[in-house]
Amino acid sequence: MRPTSKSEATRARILDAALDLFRLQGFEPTTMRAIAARAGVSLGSAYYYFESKEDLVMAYYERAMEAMTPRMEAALAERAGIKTGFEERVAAIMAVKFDYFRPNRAFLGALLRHAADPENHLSPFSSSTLHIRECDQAYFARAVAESRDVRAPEEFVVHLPRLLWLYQMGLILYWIYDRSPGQQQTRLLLEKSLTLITGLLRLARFALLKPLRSKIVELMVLAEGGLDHA
Amino acid sequence: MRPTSKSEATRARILDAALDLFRLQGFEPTTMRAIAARAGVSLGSAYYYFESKEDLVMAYYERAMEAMTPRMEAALAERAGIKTGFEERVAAIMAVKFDYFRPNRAFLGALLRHAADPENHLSPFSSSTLHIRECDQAYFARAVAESRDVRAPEEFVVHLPRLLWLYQMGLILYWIYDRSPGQQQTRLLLEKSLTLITGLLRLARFALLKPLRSKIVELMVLAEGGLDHA
DNA sequence: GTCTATATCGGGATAGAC
DNA sequence: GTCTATCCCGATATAGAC
Repeated sequence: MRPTSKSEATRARILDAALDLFRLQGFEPTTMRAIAARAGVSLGSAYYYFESKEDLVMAYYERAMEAMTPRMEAALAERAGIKTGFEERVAAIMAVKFDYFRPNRAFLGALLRHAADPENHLSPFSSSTLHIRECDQAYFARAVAESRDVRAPEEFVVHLPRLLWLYQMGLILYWIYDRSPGQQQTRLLLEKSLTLITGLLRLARFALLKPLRSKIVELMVLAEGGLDHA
Repeated sequence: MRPTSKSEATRARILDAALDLFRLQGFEPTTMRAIAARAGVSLGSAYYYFESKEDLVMAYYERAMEAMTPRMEAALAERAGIKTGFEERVAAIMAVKFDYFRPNRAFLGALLRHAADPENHLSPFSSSTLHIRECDQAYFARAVAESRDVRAPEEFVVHLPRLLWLYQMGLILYWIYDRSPGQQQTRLLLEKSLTLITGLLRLARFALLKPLRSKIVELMVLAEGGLDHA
């Protein structure tokens, strides 16, 4: 007997069936009955394993994070050298994300549609997704810490992972809306915006900009403080 | 007989009932049956006037825009003088918005939850809400055009209304999540960020920053182009 | 055109038997 | 853990009152 119990296998089968159907016909048109049928279980069983249809999405998020962890590690390890720049590291992180989510891009919109609902635990800002958020931010923290070509101002360093995470969320949102062939538009936007960000971080070190920097930090502290209780 | 026909009155009564219930118990728990009952009409009537429960939200958006138009006009007219600054004008626009939406802040999250779903016509980025978006952007365009204290670089001017609209969406999102008493945190964030934006716009005029400016404009053109087909 | 009453369906979610 | 039966509600449809 494998270490995965029969129950875990059933759970995985249901999730697989759900993702297949979401991919094939989208999130909303897919019924829990169809998911259960495809997984070869009863409707009740499906609900035994997943509290709700949205819970399947949450499970997908978690599975995605687990699946991406080794890829992220590999991507960063490959670029551990002193010669690799900040831009390349961040681009590598984003590439892992986009590659993983690409097959499900069409229904990712349905998954992220709760972004603006603070009550919903599926929101990327909710406390339920805190763990995922922290993981993601840790990758960006590494990208900042390990890059030698961009020395962000000391005061910025603590905030950069969160800011980059927010930037990433924006890019993903743009990507979901992007109907250009192969989402070429998003790729362009990623490249250009990353170059700009890198340039701004370099510029930010000039002593002349110290007062401006202080104001920005002040703003970031304020903004982050307000979301603590969310 | 008043100019508003009986039919319009019924429609308004149903929408009022819906908004009352949304305020009292939230969007999801409120049933169409309850809305119809509160409005004193049959379920069929409710569906006669509103295609779906979400259609009620759309109607609320439209009502909100109509109701805010005179307030926006007044707010800008009051500040038509040459002495009024850019910051004050933008702050006034935001104040009208926040004041209007305040009573429904608790369930605005539910209304905006489709923001990330490109297929959904309720999304603030969808073509169904294009008219509302354009109206909002026109106010920001006026704020930019009528203010003499901030002369944004020529190349920026076309993009500023859109950027400010996006900024506004971000602030509203923050406000929805803001659980500080009286949403004091959002007010602070608005003030500080507006001051920063104003400062940046002034700074942007320096000739030295011309290449940076070009890159930013390039990025804005790219980003806006990609959303045309959304 | 405006509205009621009522029946029906599809699908998310639950209860309880086994 | 799994299934069947059931409930609730959004949405549709229809027949008819006024």
